Amino acid sequence: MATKQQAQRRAAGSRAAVHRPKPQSANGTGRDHDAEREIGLDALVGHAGYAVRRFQLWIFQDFIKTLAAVDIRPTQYSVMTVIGANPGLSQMAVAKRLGIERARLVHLLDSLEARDLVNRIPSATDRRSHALHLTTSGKAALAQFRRLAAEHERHVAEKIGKENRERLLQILAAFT
Amino acid sequence: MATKQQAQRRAAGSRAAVHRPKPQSANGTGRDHDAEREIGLDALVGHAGYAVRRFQLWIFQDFIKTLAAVDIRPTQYSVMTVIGANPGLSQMAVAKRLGIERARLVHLLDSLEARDLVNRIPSATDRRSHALHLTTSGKAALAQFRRLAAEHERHVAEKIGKENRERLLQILAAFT
DNA sequence: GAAGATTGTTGTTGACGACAACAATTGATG
DNA sequence: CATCAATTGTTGTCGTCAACAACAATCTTC
Repeated sequence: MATKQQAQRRAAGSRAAVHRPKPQSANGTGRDHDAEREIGLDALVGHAGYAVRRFQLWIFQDFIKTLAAVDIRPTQYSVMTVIGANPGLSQMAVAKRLGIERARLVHLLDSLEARDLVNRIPSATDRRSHALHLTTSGKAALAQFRRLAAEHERHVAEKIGKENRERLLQILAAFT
Repeated sequence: MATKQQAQRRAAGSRAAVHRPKPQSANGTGRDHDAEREIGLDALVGHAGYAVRRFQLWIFQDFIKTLAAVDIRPTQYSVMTVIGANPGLSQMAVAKRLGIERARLVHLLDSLEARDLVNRIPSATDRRSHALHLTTSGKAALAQFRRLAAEHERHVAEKIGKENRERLLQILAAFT
């Protein structure tokens, strides 16, 4: 119900409303935007965080869409990749490596284990920890995931340009 | 309680455990990683989404930390920036411009309005929509936010390099 | 004036990050 | 060797966020 909205309208009556001070567009163009035309961002352009957020949103959506047939999300893919490349890792090691919390990894592994993609094998050397391995079907599945992920990566290259993608990876290499 | 873990241990006994197939490090180095040493990511390196996720996490944390004194999060800052640069916009227009859902914007504006930073003024031309404006204190506050955001942006430049930041913004300009 | 679209709102769902506890186990220190 | 601190996996809660789905009020279009 839009009661709040109504209440506000009743209270505000029909005052101010068209009170629209000069758009003060600081970008120098000075164009107006009364309708839903171009909306200036001014200070927002030039903020790395904003651009990265938008890009991350786009890239994740494309990843999820491209891997929708196999129902694998980016985080799940990263977990399986690390385990596949380093069999026997503990949960702690995987979590630290991927920058996710061990509490969160528990649920991720629960779902992957329920789908018979990953195995938690009790470690012999440390009875607290689990040695993580891909199951046989997990290895086969990961191969397919990789192909789809490569397709997604091609989408990225199409979107921002092949050389720009390379440059991006190079710039952000310190975070991987 | 770690009952699940225990049950698994009891069931598994002391079998496999050290069963650690060759690390199959495909990156060509062939170094091992039995301890918590270097953990190969293999296929994960070269995935733009992973790098971007890590970077986005870092950049947001730094933004939140840098603007902690004024208690402003990245999304709140972007909303105020757009409204400040384009007074009188409707919620729909702001949401579309920033790529956030109008449902989400409702709560964002609720909090900003509760802090007397933003005003929802009923539009005279369309009684469904609200014309969004910064309050007087909102404008003053935004000026301070901008200074802190600039400081945050300097952190980014320090982290990845001044010219790399420029390049990054240029590459992702299509998403802003 | 009726039908359909739009706007703001509420609510739900699920992924996710951040914390805080906790039991079991290990490691270090006395 | 006994004890205490640290680690590991687990459970739980909290808050943020994206994605939907509904809904009332209102606008637009025919």
